[in-house]
Amino acid sequence: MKEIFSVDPPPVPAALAAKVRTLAPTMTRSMQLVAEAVAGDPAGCAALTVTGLAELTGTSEATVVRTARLLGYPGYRDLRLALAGLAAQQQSGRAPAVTADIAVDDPIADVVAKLAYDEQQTLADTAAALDTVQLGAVVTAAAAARRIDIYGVGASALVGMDLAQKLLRIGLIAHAHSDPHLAVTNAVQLRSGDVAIAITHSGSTGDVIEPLRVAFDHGATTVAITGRPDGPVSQYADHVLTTSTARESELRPAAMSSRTSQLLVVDCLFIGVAQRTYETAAPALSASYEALAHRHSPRGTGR
Amino acid sequence: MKEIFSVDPPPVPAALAAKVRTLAPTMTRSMQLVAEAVAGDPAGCAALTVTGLAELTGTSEATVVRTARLLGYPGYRDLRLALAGLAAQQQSGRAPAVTADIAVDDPIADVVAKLAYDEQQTLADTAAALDTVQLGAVVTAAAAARRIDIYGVGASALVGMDLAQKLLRIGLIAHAHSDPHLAVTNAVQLRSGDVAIAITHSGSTGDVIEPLRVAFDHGATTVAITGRPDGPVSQYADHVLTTSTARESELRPAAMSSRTSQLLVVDCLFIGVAQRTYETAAPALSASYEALAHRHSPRGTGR
DNA sequence: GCCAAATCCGAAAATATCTTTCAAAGGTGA
DNA sequence: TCACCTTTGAAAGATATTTTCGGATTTGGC
Repeated sequence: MKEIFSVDPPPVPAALAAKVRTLAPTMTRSMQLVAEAVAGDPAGCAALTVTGLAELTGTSEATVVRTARLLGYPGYRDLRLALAGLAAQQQSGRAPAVTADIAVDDPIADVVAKLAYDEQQTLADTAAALDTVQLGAVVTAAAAARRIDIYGVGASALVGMDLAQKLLRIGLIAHAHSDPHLAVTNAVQLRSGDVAIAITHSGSTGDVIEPLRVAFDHGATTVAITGRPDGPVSQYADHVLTTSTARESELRPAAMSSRTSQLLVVDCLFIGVAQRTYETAAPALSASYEALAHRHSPRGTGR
Repeated sequence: MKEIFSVDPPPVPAALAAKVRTLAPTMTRSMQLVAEAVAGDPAGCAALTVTGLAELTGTSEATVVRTARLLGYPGYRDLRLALAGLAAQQQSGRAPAVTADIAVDDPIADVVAKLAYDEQQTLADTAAALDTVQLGAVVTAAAAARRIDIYGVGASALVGMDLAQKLLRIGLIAHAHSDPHLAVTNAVQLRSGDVAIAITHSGSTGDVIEPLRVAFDHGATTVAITGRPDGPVSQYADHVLTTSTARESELRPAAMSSRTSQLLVVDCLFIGVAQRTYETAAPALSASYEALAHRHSPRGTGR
């Protein structure tokens, strides 16, 4: 009973590339070799048997099977099927070329195109990898919560604020904390039925883990939104929502794509909650629209 | 050496349904059963083993293999791979169809798909519509600015903060103001060579226009990031960067897609500035990475 | 209508592929 | 340096696929 760590139910083909990136850091050297081969040439690998892939990567059958397991499939056979699916998809999808990294001397138009493409990719990966069962559970908990506390520092703080802003608009009691001390102070107030959400890309940001731990200890329903579902933060999380990890470059810090991914998750969460609480959410939304109307110049529609 | 009659070289997955129809008349009764099952539910059949498919169709393994051969594959294994590919294709082919609005009773998985799709659309629209000449001018001004002030309230405030955070990290003096009074107070300090950026989706948010006007009057280079380039805010803007306006629905407030669009613009701006100031930006970036390292738990790779 | 020849079909053997086990190699901290 | 834990691959074990082969069914001729 040693190798049962991946319990994710849906090994969707599209999510594979994203999953490889997410899990790569936790893999052992030989497993990374296999994962790379698989992510790099899905079509080619789909044509190989376990033995073939083991030889290609210079590893053993056992390692190949282990990698398949880690990626969320019951065995190599299923990974192979997913690979075939992925290959067929990108065959028909034919990615629009601009996959290169952003360089220092790229003209501004290229920057725009590459950045937009990368973020689109990040969105697709995130959506494909998102565990909707977990998300559903979080939505249920949040919709019924007495109050919702959100922890995030740095770039993640903004995501937290965004979520808090939106939840407030539909009548829920939500607060985002970016000050670790205040976060802990507030976490102490939480109890069963409340929800605490920690947002951290690295999964190991102490300033965010600490308040989540306190909330967890006080019986609140805890949620981690992280790019490292195996990181320390998950220890204290009843539910883990995984954001995708895109390759980063010198000019494109990880914070950028992780933010995109986090925002999508947070938006989904928000919409889910809004659905559940539609009776109260809808009037609250229109009320806040009206309240803001007068802050815009009368000629709101422009010329 | 009895059953080699099919010599077609490429058993392309997409052509499978057609092939089944073409060959159906030449097939024997049991083979037709198998072929039908395969053509009718590729995804389902891809999940079955030879034995499983044989049972499902009430035939034998041998027949299944024979059918696979007839369809042009070396054996059942390969048919199965093709089936998985086909399933993935029609799966992804169906995805772009989720253009419908998000409804109150949409299952959570649909919400995720629709939202991700919409945001991808927004990104593509924004990138296509973005005026790179204007953007280039803004980049030039920002890279050389003595200081950069950013105005935004509500959801746009977060975008402003995001930009300020990032610019600070590469050594520029940037401040985001969401308090209108403080914003105006600070705008008074600006002078020629400084840059003021107003972010407003509606283009008519008084609280943001006012500080921009002050900055404009004091000779600063002013920029408007707005979804309404013809709105009042542009009056006081030397450069206007247009964000895209996606349709919104009751459950999906405009703030959501405008935020995505604004973030892309702001990211492009950031990268542009980072390119121009690469000499100082690169060391500043790595310095901030290192400074943060100790805030993460040492056991980064988790359990 | 009856028989023989050809064809079709599935059970089970043979083979290939995948999975598990186990012990050795390699690394890590005391 | 040693003991312990992790990682790894060889080989045994389990499944899945392919082939074989004889019985069942159909077809065509008389």
